[in-house]
Amino acid sequence: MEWNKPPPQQAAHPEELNGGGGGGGNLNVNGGGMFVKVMTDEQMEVLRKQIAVYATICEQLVELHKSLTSQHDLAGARLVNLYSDPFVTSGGHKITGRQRWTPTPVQLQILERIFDQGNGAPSKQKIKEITAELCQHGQISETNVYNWFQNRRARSKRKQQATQQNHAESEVETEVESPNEKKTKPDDFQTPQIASSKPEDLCFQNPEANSAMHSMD
Amino acid sequence: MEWNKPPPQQAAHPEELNGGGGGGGNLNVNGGGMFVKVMTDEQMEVLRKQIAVYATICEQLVELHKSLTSQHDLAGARLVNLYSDPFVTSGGHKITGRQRWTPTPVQLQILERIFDQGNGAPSKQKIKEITAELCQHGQISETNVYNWFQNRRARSKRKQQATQQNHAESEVETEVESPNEKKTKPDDFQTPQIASSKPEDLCFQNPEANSAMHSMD
DNA sequence: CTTTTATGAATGAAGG
DNA sequence: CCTTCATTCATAAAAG
Repeated sequence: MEWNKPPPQQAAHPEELNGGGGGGGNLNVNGGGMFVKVMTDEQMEVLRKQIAVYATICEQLVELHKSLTSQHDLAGARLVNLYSDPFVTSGGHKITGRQRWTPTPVQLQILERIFDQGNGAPSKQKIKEITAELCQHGQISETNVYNWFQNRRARSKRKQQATQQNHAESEVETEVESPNEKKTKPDDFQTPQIASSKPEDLCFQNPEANSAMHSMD
Repeated sequence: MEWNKPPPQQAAHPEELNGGGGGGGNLNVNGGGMFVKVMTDEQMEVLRKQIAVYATICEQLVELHKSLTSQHDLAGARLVNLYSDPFVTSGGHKITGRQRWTPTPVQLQILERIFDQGNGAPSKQKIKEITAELCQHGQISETNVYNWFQNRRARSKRKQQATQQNHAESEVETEVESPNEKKTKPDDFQTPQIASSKPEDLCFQNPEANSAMHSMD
């Protein structure tokens, strides 16, 4: 989840904006003097996830149903009716849209340059500075910068590893982990397939549905 | 559906943003030239309906399933397979064992609930209990639980910091000292069934959500 | 428009 | 507790 919320960084009139950026549904006044409710990114995210709960449950139930009724397509038809809600079906493929920061060419150039200067692992303070500079070329947050370097480092590294595939074969390439593993790794996971064995694993927050699930046990 | 996309300020053409379904969202520009997301009453109503749709679908599917499984006992097994196999369900890539634990939706939900109950820093004993409970819903170890709380706490904190970072860069570095105001709850548009009381009371995110929505087209 | 790729972001785990 | 890393997820952009 995003601990990164593009904050109103260059607000010319902060007092008019989402108060404090602290999140929370607010009543704001826009330019026209009209009152509107404002939804913060956090709220959006929470909502998205809550909806995702239902989406997940629905998908699993639908899949289950498909497998159960592969002979007769009755269930399919019934499901279609259920999904006739205009909001769901009217061209909206995505319930929620998450937007992500996309660096402008200028920003990217600057970032690349800094990255090439070698100083890996920019400190907090360094990130602040960089962010401040990049901010002049488009909206950006410190988190964006942090992530960028994080990804850049990781992918640079990975690419390098992939490059040296020449002589790696002869080395001790044991697929399994060394027997005397030091790290207290969680007790070795069993086969991925194993797991819970009860239908009520379907997670419902809806009391009614929940009881329904239980009776399915 | 997509409400107003936030600030793709590098190429934002507001007229292309409001693509979404039933909504009548606004992309407002205030005096400072900043974009804010707003939600109208109409949108809220639509959202409420959408969530309600899921609740209904789930209930009906559950009922459907119930009646079907009363005749076919093997259905229960299938449900388990469908649901509890996070490895297969996420995109259908390699079935080869994964190294890192991935909480199932149920587990996550439980964890979140416990986390929200406030008692930070679960004791060793507490972790044991939690692990025991979560074990009923999928493979897990105490280390996993411990790490989860560790990460959850740290990231919650960081997120809060990022959120309240609403000062322009021209300001002197004043250490954050504002009252730790809890994020306020969005106006209660959430359906009672799945409502959570706080934004950070997040449910779970599931990669299947998208495909679920897709398959329902 | 559909598929593929590139990459921003999320997160479990390790280290200090 | 904090930061860092590795891996994975999701999506904007590019390719077909």
